Amino acid sequence: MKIKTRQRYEARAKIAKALAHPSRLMILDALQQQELCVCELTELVGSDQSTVSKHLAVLKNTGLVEDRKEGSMSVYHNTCQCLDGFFGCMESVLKANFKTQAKLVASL
Amino acid sequence: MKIKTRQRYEARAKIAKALAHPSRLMILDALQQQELCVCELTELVGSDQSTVSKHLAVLKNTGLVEDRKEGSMSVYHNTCQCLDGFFGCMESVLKANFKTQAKLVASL
DNA sequence: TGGCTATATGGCAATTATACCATGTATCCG
DNA sequence: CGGATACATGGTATAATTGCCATATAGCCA
Repeated sequence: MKIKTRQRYEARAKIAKALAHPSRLMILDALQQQELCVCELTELVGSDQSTVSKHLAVLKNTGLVEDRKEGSMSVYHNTCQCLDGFFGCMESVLKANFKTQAKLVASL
Repeated sequence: MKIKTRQRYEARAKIAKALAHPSRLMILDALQQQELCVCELTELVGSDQSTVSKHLAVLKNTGLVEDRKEGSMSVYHNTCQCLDGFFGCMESVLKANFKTQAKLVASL
């Protein structure tokens, strides 16, 4: 049971790890709106095409996105609708941190 | 504006990075129920005390937990209530992945 | 004070992540 | 066919993460 629990946390951590890069978050955010091909995502992110391709491989391997061949292009889309919850929580943490900072500044 | 956006994604990634370790997820999960001191968390996680202390420092630095001195102990608690959303989303991704696997297996 | 318990931190070795270049593969078009 | 476009992958250098040991710091208590 203890082992099962640990494996569960490792599985979750793998997902969190996939989210733990600004470029990948940017990609997921963009794919929330519409599906996009690699070249569009490459332009969006502003890194080398091979770099973006590897980021996409990470997301795909984690099950966060899927791809579809359309001619010579690969079109990616998000698999889950729950990312808004992720982002919302992140924002609330950031907001809370900001308030904490503000209090510190105000107390000077 | 583009810069601001990038910084926003970097800030989010920092949070995701803090979540991207099984031990830290375990800690956060435990702290959802009740506040706990370092020695309790150390026993829970099963790593060296210094290791757990560093994990807690990461979580604290990210604003995900806060600590309180109680005698010679440090008692930690979560700062945000939204982690359930995180975990729920993770679980739904895992479940979706499992279904995908099941389909693959069934098609053999 | 001296020793014990509870945490935090510095240091270091090993693992992992990241980015870009070069190159491979596949599709499309003339 | 041959060239161009769109992606993916191997190689590799650099940076970041992780874990434990040793050690520092601080509160507690006799």
